[in-house]
Amino acid sequence: MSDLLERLRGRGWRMTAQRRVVAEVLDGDHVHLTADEVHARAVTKLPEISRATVYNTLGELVTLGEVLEVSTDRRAKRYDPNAHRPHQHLVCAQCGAIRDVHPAGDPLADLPADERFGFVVSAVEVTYRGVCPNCAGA
Amino acid sequence: MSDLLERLRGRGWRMTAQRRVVAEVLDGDHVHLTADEVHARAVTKLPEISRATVYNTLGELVTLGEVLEVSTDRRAKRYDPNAHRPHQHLVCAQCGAIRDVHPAGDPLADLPADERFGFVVSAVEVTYRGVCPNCAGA
DNA sequence: ATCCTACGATGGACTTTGTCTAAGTCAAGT
DNA sequence: ACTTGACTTAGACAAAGTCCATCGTAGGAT
Repeated sequence: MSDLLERLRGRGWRMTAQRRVVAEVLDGDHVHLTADEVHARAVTKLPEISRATVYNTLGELVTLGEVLEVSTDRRAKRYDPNAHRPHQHLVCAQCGAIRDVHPAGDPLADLPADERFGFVVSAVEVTYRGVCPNCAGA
Repeated sequence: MSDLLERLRGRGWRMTAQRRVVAEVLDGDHVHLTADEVHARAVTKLPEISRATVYNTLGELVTLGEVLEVSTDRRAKRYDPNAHRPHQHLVCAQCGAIRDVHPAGDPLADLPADERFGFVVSAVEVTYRGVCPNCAGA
């Protein structure tokens, strides 16, 4: 993750304790935290960090393309640091667990020209829904 | 849409002026209104209808499978009366316009078994994003 | 090493979207 | 027409997020 910090500094990002902490919290695989969860974890490392700063920083990371915003449920947006390998999400309908998955094929190609209504289509989001092994066992 | 009202009455739905108005507002193709928009239109036909009733009625229609809930942006949920023909959505990134589309292929089949992590996968949501002809022209 | 200053952080008010509740109203069966 | 339980209402409440005026500080300039 220090590569991330290096890259950001290279782009003229001003480095602050708050931004460093937010970046640290987002480190790892299969991380899909809400803004409030990011804030809660950041507070343990830097007690005076404010919610507004967490929101601002997450927004900047999204703009810079370093973090993806995903909304798998209709509650809070979640932030996914796995922005450099295209992937989709698999969500448990019961507990809300999220896994990154990599389907075969290109879903963009599945939309025929006569179903595009003149739109320039540039992206597609796919969310698979089901029940995870934990919840199915219970 | 009066078929809808008939069907609901057949299922033991108590018919009220409020429910009738909500069902009327949702009539049509390519209708994707937010709850507040439904309320705003309902008020023009029945001034004393309350927001809570609109939310309740929309929720019931969703439970009954007569209306779909879609969240194409991260703001309000939208309600789609086109619940009987499976379809996906194409969204303009600029103006938010939404079209129903019918892609070829089955996106569920694109998720190989070894990417399912033991989940029982039962549904998939696909949202295409792009720029509509109106916004592209501007 | 110290100073400057523009960029970043803060917290609290505010907005949007949605849920809940207690009390009143009414559709539909008898 | 009466009764009853389902439906509706207004408003309080909650969660998620944005905005703004003010304060603080990172990092270049001296």
